[in-house]
Amino acid sequence: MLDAAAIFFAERGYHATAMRDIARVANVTPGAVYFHVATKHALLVAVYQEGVDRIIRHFDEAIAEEYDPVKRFRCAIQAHLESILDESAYARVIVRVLPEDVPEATEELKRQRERYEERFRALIDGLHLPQGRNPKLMRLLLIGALNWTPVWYRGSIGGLDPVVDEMVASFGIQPTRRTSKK
Amino acid sequence: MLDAAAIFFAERGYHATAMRDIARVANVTPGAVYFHVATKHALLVAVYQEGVDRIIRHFDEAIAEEYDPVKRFRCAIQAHLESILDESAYARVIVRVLPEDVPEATEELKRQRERYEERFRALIDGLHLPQGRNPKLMRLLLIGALNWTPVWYRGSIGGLDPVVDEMVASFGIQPTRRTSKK
DNA sequence: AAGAATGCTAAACGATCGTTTAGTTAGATA
DNA sequence: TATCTAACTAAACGATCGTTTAGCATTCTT
Repeated sequence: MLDAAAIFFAERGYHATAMRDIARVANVTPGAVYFHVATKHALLVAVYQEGVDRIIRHFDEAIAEEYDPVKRFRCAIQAHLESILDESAYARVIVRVLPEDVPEATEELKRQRERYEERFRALIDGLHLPQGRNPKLMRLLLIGALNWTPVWYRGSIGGLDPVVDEMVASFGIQPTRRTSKK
Repeated sequence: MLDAAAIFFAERGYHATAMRDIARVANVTPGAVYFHVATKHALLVAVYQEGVDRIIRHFDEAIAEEYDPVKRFRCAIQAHLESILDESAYARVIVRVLPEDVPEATEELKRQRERYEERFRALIDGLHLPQGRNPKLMRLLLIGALNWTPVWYRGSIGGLDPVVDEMVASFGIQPTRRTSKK
């Protein structure tokens, strides 16, 4: 039932999804849904939480075996893209449904989001940026570029690798080759 | 009346906006709205079109007097951010409401969007990227980073300039000379 | 075996949605 | 002045929304 909710929230967004839609796909009656959750936005929070849990798990596993900050950076980007483009709908809900979309749950959704984005903060603090770069802004721009991918990515360009490459080429530190310190 | 619609669509999104909301803010009756537009999604299309017109106008004016590709790049980024963060609600609708949100208008909305993003294609073709960079992917990532800013930008960090700087530092070509900014 | 708790169905609640309809007003036109 | 038209109001339409209620079946507890 959470699965059905995740799919609809991820695909159509919060307001375009009816409780009846979710119930129908889950093969139950609308009333049955309300036996498990109190309100629609509580259902969203449950899905959101599961989504953050999953994307965090995937993120942590991806960088667990890497100790070079630059490689960790790359792995994290790849893991994030896998989560929101390939994997289950849960992670995509986090990107699709903005906290402000649901006033009754805004604060809770922000808190959940923060739980994950905190990881990016630590990751970026790990790499030492060229001077003049602002780590906070860079993080926000990176997350933006990442989270916008569901808008255009259709899976047919040759997999995720080219996207990861371009992402690293833009935001990552220039590979040691060819860049002399100015 | 278009103004009221733009504000609501930009602020709450399409599905969370009721025709009655728009009518009330425009100081008319719901019926009056339907004297001017046939359906809700036709109203959105009208707002979208006006939004694209405005952001294109602002974009073109910003780069009109610049001939150096790198400076044009910077001006364009700044103009885009001004449009969706500072200026009227029309441009923000383009970023907030995705074509897929409104199945009845998806194709038309995509067409309008394309009308603007085409400008970015030309702009990026203007700069010659380091080899290994993919202009199409870079454009998509840049637009993502740009269009995600309304999610986090709250206007108090010190204006748009630091954001523009960071955006250029990530996506722009590295300036050949020593960084002599300010 | 008896009762309580669990997970559900069938049906409905009032509210709100996008939209329509019939009638009214104000200004331009003849 | 009489007529026409553009722009609106007041009121309602059916549909759908989130949610509630009453009751039925199954399982667990004692």
